[in-house]
Amino acid sequence: MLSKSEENYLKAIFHLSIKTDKGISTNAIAQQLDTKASSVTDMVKKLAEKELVFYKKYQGVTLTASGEKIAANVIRKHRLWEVLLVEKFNFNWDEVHEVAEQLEHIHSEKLINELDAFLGHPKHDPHGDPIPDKEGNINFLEKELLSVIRIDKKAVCVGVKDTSSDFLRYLDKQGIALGKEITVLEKEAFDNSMRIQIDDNEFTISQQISNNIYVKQKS
Amino acid sequence: MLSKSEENYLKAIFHLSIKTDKGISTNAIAQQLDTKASSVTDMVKKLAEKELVFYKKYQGVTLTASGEKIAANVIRKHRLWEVLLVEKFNFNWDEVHEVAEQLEHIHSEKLINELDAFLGHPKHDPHGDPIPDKEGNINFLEKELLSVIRIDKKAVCVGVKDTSSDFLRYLDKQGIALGKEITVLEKEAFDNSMRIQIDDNEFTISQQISNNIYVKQKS
DNA sequence: GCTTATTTTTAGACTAACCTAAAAATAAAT
DNA sequence: ATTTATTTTTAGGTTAGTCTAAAAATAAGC
Repeated sequence: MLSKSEENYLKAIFHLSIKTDKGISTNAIAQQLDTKASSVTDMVKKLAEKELVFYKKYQGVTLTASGEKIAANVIRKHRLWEVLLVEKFNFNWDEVHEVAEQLEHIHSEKLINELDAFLGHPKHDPHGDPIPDKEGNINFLEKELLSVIRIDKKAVCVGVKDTSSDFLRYLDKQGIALGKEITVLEKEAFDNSMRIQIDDNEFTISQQISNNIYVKQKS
Repeated sequence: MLSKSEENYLKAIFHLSIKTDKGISTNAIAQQLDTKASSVTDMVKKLAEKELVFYKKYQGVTLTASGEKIAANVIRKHRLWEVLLVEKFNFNWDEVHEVAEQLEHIHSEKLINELDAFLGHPKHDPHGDPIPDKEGNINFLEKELLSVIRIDKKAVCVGVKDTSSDFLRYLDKQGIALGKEITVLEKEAFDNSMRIQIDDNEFTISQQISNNIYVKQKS
């Protein structure tokens, strides 16, 4: 059974691997986990011994099949717990992360299967991110940033890029949430701000905002 | 914030303190936690530094007020999680312990308050043991062993002494569960076995069994 | 009350996971 | 292509929690 620390390393490598096919650098992992590069080197060697990552000195690391499966499973647990916290335990979507970071390391297959069933086999967590299945398969859905949507088009909010408390609370205040339909009314070429409509409210958001909201355009 | 290990020591001392007013011996703690006496001495010194236990060399330890509160809170979390596992997640009462041992160390006050509310503020865990309140107060209810109940008296099952899987599975098989009414029909002086009735079934149990079932006699 | 047995503590060592500082390898720049 | 900057690794050290083995204190036996 892997330690909390080992699981966190695999998870970090998994997340960093989504955006690239190259090996993940020691520094990138260190930054992700808020630790030092030398610590990463140590741990990566240990994970390589256990055949959870491929590692050649100075060349970065990639996950093996079994490493990837374990990482996906940790993420599965994290996201299922997030759903429980938000849907049953009255957590706001900016409060869940810290607790889910702890809960994701609970070891019990029965527990996670029952949790999944209890929640009705959800497909996405409260931030719109896909929940991997038992085998570790994960559905990266096609999504776009709100900032690229054209005027007069409608789109549904499916996720967020920034997950900071400040940002999530801003969204709550504005009535922006997963599943909400957003209509793009106007775009200002000067600063790339846009005027949008949600429910019956119209208001303006900066590019900072529209660059951090994922949507799926309505066909 | 205390480590998992520190919390486990406090919990062990709490449990051992229930049966006695004297200081808890190093060996007793070592046995409870399946570790060595020398490890206990080290940890007890650390807990004494933090003023969570009173400790004088060779004299055993007792919990301070704050140590007791923390211990009760860990037990509160353990038992609330057990209720969730049994009532919502289809765990049998012999399957919960291992997972609850992990869950009891999750740190989040909001989480445990919400869990408590979600479960309807239960007073007892699935084994009939009382759940401490937020302040760490715990209700030791007056209960007796089934073995001391007189012939023709009725009693309600309120807990178990032995919590081994073997025993709990035996109880399930016989239809003995919390809240069930048990009538004592006969007692055999030779081996102290007793004939009892539950629902409409009559059967005989050995003293081994009746010595491990807690009941509250019906007035 | 003295000897023996048991319990508890000390001393020293181990592992996992981290750290700092220096050395080595790779990448960038002129 | 050689120098400079950056990244990565090594070497050695720290802390928490554990261990074994020996020493010290307490308890038990007669």
